[in-house]
Parts: sequence; structure tokens; C-alpha cells
Amino acid sequence: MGDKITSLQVAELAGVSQSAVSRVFTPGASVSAKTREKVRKAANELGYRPNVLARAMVSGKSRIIGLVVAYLENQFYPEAIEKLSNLLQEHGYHVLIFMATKTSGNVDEVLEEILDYQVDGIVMASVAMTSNISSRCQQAGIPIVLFNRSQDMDGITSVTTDNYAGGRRVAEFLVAGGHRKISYIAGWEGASTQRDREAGFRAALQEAHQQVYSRAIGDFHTESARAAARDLFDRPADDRPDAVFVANDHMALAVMDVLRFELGLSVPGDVSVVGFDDVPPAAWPAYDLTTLRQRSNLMVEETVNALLNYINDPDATVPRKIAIDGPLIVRGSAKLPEGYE
Amino acid sequence: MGDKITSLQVAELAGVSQSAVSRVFTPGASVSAKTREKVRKAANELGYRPNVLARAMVSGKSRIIGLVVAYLENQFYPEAIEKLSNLLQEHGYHVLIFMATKTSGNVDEVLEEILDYQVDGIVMASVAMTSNISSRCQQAGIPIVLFNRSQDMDGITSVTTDNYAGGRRVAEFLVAGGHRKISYIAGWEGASTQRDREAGFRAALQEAHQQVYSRAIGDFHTESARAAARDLFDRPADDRPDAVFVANDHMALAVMDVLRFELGLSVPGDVSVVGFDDVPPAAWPAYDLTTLRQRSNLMVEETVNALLNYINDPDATVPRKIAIDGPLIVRGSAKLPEGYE
DNA sequence: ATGAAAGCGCTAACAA
DNA sequence: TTGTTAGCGCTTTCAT
Repeated sequence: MGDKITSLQVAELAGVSQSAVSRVFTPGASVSAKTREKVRKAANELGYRPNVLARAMVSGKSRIIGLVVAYLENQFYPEAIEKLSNLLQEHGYHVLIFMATKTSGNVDEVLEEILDYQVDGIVMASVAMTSNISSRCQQAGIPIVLFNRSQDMDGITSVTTDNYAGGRRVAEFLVAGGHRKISYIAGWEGASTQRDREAGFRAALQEAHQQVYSRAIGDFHTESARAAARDLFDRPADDRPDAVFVANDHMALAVMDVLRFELGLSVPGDVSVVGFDDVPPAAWPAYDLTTLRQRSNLMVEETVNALLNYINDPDATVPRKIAIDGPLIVRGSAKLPEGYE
Repeated sequence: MGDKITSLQVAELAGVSQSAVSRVFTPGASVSAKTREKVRKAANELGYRPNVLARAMVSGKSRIIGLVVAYLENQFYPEAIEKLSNLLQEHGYHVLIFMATKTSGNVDEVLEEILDYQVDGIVMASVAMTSNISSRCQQAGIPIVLFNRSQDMDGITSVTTDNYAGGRRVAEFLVAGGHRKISYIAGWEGASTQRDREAGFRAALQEAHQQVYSRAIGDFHTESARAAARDLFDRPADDRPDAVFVANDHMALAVMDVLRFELGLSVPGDVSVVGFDDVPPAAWPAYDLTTLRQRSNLMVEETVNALLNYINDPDATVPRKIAIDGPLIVRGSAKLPEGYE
């Protein structure tokens, strides 16, 4: 008992050939209404469902998308994963998760594992890529898209927020708010997101004839961010920034806690804080964080599009660097510019 | 170019049979050192790796575990998923994600999809089970374990915190804190976690000759929780609870925001708040939430154990309801009992 | 429109 | 220890 039902058993019950059964379950195959009916009936009776793995073997399409992720602690990612998985599900694909954390330290190792599953595509979220990996996939003919990371090297598709523009927007907002000592808490310096946000931020500051007042590295992690905040703010009032742009919300929330509860500073009274991402807690009244929103819905849609386009027509698809514009969500953690409506 | 390397090609290059190659990649098969060496060399040269799907087909073991989740918004789950995935990876398994949300509304539908992938096991997180599903899996011989949900019906393995004991512990703490008007904000009433937490809570209250002062339903969602908080607390001081147990942290944080920022109440000055889970934000200084911790590490370990035990020896494995004790993490959101150290 | 037959890449008897 | 041989459950020519 409990044995798997095969198409052959259905065929026998329906009194048709095994390939007829296969055709009934293959969209766009030619079967007569009568045959289809007989097969459907037999299949229902037996509770038959095609074996995806067998289908994958012969067709070469597994309908599995590999997802590499390393940083679920940052709420931006669970949210994105949920959307990604949902959208792919709607297209008949499913997500096989690979954690690129401690255990299987290096990404290359993880990637080999993914390839073993004959995935139809790969999404790498918040993970850097070596050109080695890239060529490995290229040669395997597997599309890969970088989510929330970009790569200088060409030939690899990526979907990000327009981090440069976002950084600019934050700087402009802070400058307009009348701040004169604007500091920056950086994310992990290996990340393109960090780099681009900072570059845009600095560029706009420069245009306003300002520069970054001080800088510390938070590495995208809570504890490092706290240390960075102490580093920049635990000093006399006249040597203290009056505003800080933190490279993502996950850090910005921790920074706000340090400012308020450790250093007794008022936000935005003494210091304005702006983050990046707009994760759910940023909207909580206790933080009410002004932040540059990443439009994760759009990002996910673009990711899935890129993947499916390639799968459906590998030759007609060229790698693109997709950068989505993100709006500044103005809340209460930063002083408003004069006359801001 | 870019074609997949098969064991046959390796065999030819190594000058051995195809099955020799297979054996080299099968742990515990008998191969001579010489053959192994030849094969290894050829495999490296060609960049060969076994096709997991083909292996799955013939062996009947896919090394894929299906995971059903519905509620990534609650930080407890991303954390758990990360740990689960990591631990399974260490055992050579990988997680195929299925969202049980809006899109594929009903769990039964999702489950059929999972079965199509010939998974070796299923973890259902925060998802209720119909007996229908259960028997479907039983008959397919696929182990299924409920994570953070339990089921009255027998024959199904579940891993939870001891929610009843947890609920008791919270009540005892609140009573010891001198509270006399203790209320409860419930989670989704279909959830076993909700039921058990409330039952334990009420039992301990009763033993202290108290009862629940008032009750509202938060459904485990932020917005409903906010409404529930208003419902219970937006009233004259003498008809207001002096403490509230909220069925999980995700809601408790939202409740604290309403109390403080909408109703102008002080926590714990006017109201003590206790949650359940101990998600990361509970420890943030802005909330400093007293809460009953779910030991997700242990829960995940037990889940993986249960799964692997069954896979390795289906006949010797009996369904168990595993309930893990969780400690009360005392922070600042609730008044401390007299003389509490 | 349908059936027969040939594999997809691999593991697992079975011989040798 | 090794090679040979059968499949795993399915899709896909190729005839009919």
C-alpha cells in the first residue's frame, strides 16, 4: 500500500497507452476529448499526479529555482522571499533555498550544490558573485539574477533599487533640513548597495558644498551598527553630527536605540536619522523612521521576468542591470525642511 | 558547449564502467583505491557532478524537504527557517519552499504540489492540517512534522513550545507582580498555539483566584492587534486592565505602540505587557519586552531529528508530540514581582 | 489522434 | 572489486 501511482497504471485503467496519459498532462499536446476524458477519470480514481522529477529528467526542465540567501535577520529579505516564492509559484516554479551562511561558508560551494539539482534558474540575494560562478552558470546555460546586489562585471543580470539616486535623495533631504554636520554609517563595504548609496550620498552632499562630517562602518549588522553609533555620537555636543544616514534600516533602528537609550539624545531633536529599505519596523511609532523605500514588489517582478524571459528564450535575452527608483518615505526621525508639506 | 557532463563520459575518460563511476560517488560502495583515483581525476577534469534528480528517480530519495509557511511577517519564522535550512543542509537535504498564503489559498492544494516533487519529508510551519492531508502523506509514506502547531488528532508528529506551561508561567509572573486586572489578547483562534497558551494562562490565573479581566482577538496580525488594544484600553482608568498578556510578540509590539503613542499610557507604569516568542525586536531597548521565549534552536533540532529518524527507519518511528519548555525572559515591559532578583 | 519504442542520468541487483 | 543489465517515470520522436 501507499505505492506511487504511475502513468502506466492510469493508462491500463483507462485502456489507453502510457503516452496518451502523458499527453493529457502535457499542456498543448494533441489528445481527443474522448481520450482526455477517459484518462482524467482514471487518474482521479487512482489519485494520479505526474512525477515532477521524472518529467524534469527527460525534459531537462526542473521547474525549480535556486535561491541563495544569507541574511534573513534583515526583514527586507523575508518579505522579498515571500513575494518571490509566491510569484514563482504562480508561474509553476518553486524555490529551493540555499543558505550561504556560516556552515557552507563559501558561495561557490553552495552554487555547485544548486547546480546538482538541475535548477532552471538562480536568484542570489544579498550575495556577492565571483566571476568564476558567473561563467560556471553561463556555461551550464542557467540564468542567474542578482537580487539587491549588482556587479561591475558585465554579462550578469541584476535587480536593485537605484541606490545611487537613493543616496542622493537622502543627502538632499538632509541638506534641505538645514543640517550642517551630516555623518554616514556604512554597510558592509564589499556590497555594491553600500558603495552606490554612499557614492550618491557624497555626490549630492558635495553639490551642496558639504562633505560627510564623519563616518563609521556598521557592516549591515546590529552590533556593529551600535558600535558605529557610539563611535560617532558619544562625544561633546559641538563635535557631534546633527544628522546621520545609515545604510539600511536594520542598522538604523539599532542606531536610534543607541542614540536615545544609551546616549540620551533626542531623535530628531538632537539628531536626524534616515535609513534605507523601509522594512516594517521602520513604520512602527516607536521609530517612525524616515527612509528610502525599496520597492520590493517591483524588484521581485523584475527578477521573475528576467528569469522567465531567459528560460523561454535563452538566445534573445541579454543581461541587464535593472535599477528601480525608490521614494523617500518621510516620517518623524528626521527634521523636515522648511515649509515641507 | 555547456552540455551536462554525465557519469558515462567520466567513465570513458577514466577507462572504467559507468557503474564504477556511480560507486565512487556513492558513500559506502566498494571501489578499489585505484579505480577511485582514476575516476576522481577524470571527474575533476570534466567538472562532473552527479545529477541529483536522476539519482532521486532511481533511488526514490530526493533529499528534498518540503516546507510550508504562511507568515514570514512574524520574525519568529524567518529565524526558524534559516536554522532549519542550515541544519538540513548539514545533513545533505535541501528545503523546497511553499507559501500557503493568499495565492494558493488552501493547504491541500499546496500539499499536492509538494508531493509532486517526491520530497522525502514535509515541515509545516504555522499551518493547520486536515486529517485528509495527514492520511494522504501517511499513505505516501512521507513523514510530516508540524512546526509550532499541534494537532489533536493522533498519529502526527509535532514540535512546539510547551505553550500550556508557557501560558501558566506568564500568568504566575503577572499575578506575582501584583496585578489585579489582567487581560488577554488572543491570536488566531484556529491555532493550537493560541489555544494552549490561553488555556495555561487561564488555569494559572484561576489557581490564583483571578480570572481574565477582559479579552480581545488579535488574530496574530498587527492591525487586528492594534484594534484589540484599543478595544481593551481606550476606556476610563478604573475600567482599564493593569496588565495584558499578548499571544505573541509580533502582536505585543504593536500593542505597546498603541498603548504608548495612541493612548498615552506608560508601559509598565500604567500597564504591564508580556508577549510570547522572544523575537529579536522584543529585545530592542524601545520595547524591552518581557516575553516567553521559544527555543527555536531546539525546536528545529527536534524537527530535523524526527524527520531523519523516520526517513532512516520508517517502521521504528512513532509519531510524537514534542513540547519544549520555554523560559520567561524578564525585561522591562512588565512590573516585577516584589523582591524579584 | 494514438501507440510503440527510445532514452533522460542514474542506482542496484546480478554475474563474473 | 568490477562490468553488464535492468529499470526509475516520464516526454518525445516516429510510425501508423
